[in-house]
Amino acid sequence: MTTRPADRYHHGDLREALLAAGEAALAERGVEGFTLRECARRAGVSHAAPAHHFGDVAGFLAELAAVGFDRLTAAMEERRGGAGPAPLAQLHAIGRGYITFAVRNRALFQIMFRHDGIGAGSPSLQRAGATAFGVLQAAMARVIAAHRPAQAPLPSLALAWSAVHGFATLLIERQLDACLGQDGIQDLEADLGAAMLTLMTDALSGPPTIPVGGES
Amino acid sequence: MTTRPADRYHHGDLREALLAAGEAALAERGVEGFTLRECARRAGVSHAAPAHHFGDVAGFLAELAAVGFDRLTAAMEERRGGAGPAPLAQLHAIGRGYITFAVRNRALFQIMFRHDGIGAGSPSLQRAGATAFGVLQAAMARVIAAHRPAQAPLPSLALAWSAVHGFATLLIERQLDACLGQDGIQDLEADLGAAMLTLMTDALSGPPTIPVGGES
DNA sequence: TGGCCATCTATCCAGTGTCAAGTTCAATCT
DNA sequence: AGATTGAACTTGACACTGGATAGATGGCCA
Repeated sequence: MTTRPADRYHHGDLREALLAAGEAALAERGVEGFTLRECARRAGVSHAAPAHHFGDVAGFLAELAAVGFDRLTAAMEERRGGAGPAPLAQLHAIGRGYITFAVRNRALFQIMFRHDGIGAGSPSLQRAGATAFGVLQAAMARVIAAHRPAQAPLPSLALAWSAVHGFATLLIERQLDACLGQDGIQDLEADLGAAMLTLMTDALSGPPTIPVGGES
Repeated sequence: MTTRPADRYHHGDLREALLAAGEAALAERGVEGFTLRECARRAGVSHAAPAHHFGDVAGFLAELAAVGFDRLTAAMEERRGGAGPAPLAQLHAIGRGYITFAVRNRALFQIMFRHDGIGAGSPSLQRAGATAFGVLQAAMARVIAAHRPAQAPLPSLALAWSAVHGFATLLIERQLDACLGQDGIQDLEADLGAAMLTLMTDALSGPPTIPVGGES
């Protein structure tokens, strides 16, 4: 545990120690069991110390979420790097990285997307979030450039992101248990990847004109 | 507000009154601001009264989530009823109902899918959740029966559900604000619906090689 | 050396969930 | 009828939380 070095009055690097303690607490106790005071205990300081660095609990969670987004960015980039040069393959790899990150960092992933309860206006959080989003955006832009340069990227991006994020969320919240076979998420994830590729190519190949009876 | 009738010692229908108070509190204060004691205050009873009906706060939230799933089921069924006979159109309508419900009942929708923090093992919650899931499942089964009877339904279902749920979640957590134009979610939602239809047809018709045409 | 000021502690406060024990009340039993 | 049983609800307490404030500490620079 990252406790205070020796027993000096000043910790020296309390901010980082608190972030590490917070991440560990989050991983062990989950989001609901998260407590400012326990983070302080883990870091070996008084319970009022975190307020000096993060303001309140929402600010603390925002900073943790920013760390999470940085990790997510790194995870996605790493996957993309090992996926070869094809833009669609890279996008697929990024999606897998996204889902894997969510599964391995459940609680962290959860707070990253909790708009209330965390300080959503924090500059570092917004920067980290925008950077992570930029990875998706750039990958989608490359796919579009390779297949249909004139297409506006945002709807396709939102759709692809929705599918991946929804799958990760449902997986984490144990809603897909009924859909999963004995061999865990492997097969379903593979299906998702294949279908996502289908989705991408088709969404990019022109306006879908399938007749829908009824509304707009 | 549903306060105690007259000033009788026994409320008479405290359970329902607490559920109504809880739903109202959830809608006003949001998930983070939700408090057992405030629900009791709203219902005009003592702070320890809820425990008699729901055990603890997780049990209370589970019951509220069950109510939410019942509402979701009704909303989806209503949309489906007005969508005409075509299976794909019905599935699309159900997706729109899902998203609309999430937007209109933010906090309720959020607790419905919080696996920890709510009593996920509650029988009524599991029943209500399974019923709502059954609507999706049946709609997907009809689509599959109409297009490719031999296809296993679950992967397609998980994928479609992921896309819709992810879109609703990102929307609610204000993550799609950057993707949205001035006219709100209308256009993006329409795009999502159209792309989902493409996705469905393609995912059900084998390898992704259909050009867009007039097939229904 | 002396003062400044960020850092951290010590205390206090309002509020929360849960538990144990008491109070009220309706229905059932003899 | 009158006693009893048990569910519904209240009261009060406890341990805990996040937040605010005032004071202690000690590194750093003139």
